[in-house]
Amino acid sequence: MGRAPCCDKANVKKGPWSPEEDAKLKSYIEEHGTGGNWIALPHKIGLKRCGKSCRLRWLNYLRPNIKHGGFSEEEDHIICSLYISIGSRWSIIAAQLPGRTDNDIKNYWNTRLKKKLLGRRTETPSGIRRIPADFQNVKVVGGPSQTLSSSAIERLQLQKQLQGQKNSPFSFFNSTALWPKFFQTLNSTNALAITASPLHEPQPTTQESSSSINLDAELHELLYGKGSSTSDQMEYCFNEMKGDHEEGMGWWENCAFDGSSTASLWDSGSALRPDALLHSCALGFDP
DNA sequence: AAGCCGCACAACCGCGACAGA
DNA sequence: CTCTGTCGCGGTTGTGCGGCT
Repeated sequence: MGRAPCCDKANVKKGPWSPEEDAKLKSYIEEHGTGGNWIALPHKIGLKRCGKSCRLRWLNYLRPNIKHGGFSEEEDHIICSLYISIGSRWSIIAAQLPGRTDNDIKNYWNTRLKKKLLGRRTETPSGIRRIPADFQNVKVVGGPSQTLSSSAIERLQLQKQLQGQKNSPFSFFNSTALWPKFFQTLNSTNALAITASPLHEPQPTTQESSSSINLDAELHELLYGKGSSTSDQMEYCFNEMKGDHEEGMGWWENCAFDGSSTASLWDSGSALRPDALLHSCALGFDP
């Protein structure tokens, strides 16, 4: 038995929204709010639409202060940096870009930004360490045979590529002198290893994600050499920031994010890693 | 002018998480 | 504890448009 549909598929309209439908939805929500129930909302206002469709339409197009297109260079950097750090968590990335929606960013990334950045690979200056060709067949020690996800490979490629570019906004990661003081209190070698571990996943909750930790550790070693695993330092770094470390928090609060974005980063703290935090911090850091 | 193709964007779908009964 | 309904997310598909042949 499959999942019950969220609405009567036969009686809902699909496809593009008409201006009349938009107007109906917009005026109702502006006046009454969503009422905390999207499924019931279309019935209330006489729209033959699925509640989920209404929610999407409101969030992506009708709510106030939505920006479309025209992504700035700075936004590109933010998207790219966060993508490297946390992958395709579009809602978290969107939370750092006021006025942008996860759908917009996802589309922008998939259709343009990815090509723009990864398309540069052929222009990568010589001497930059390339991703080994056999990454796709990396085996997990003591775990099931497993390959890297295409997203992980993509992130790895981006990370290595951008780290090597002179005057890249990401050259930040190669110079500990440019880091916030808080991070400089860590041993610089260890701290560098923290930033250089783009694929380290959050605490595992299942056997499967436990395997991905092993996989990432091995990958990390492959890229950065033996003994560079710094899970202890990562944990220290994360706990320090979490634990209201005076200097770290002080800096954090002064970074370029507004209050709500900062809160949203902390709210999702369990999903973010120290390296992700550092990447994110870098975005607001102006040396 | 017509057909084809690729791109960009809007919208849909299915699933996991979560809250409340 | 289980079930049910809803939300939110990320992946995928559909569609329109412009450029090219």
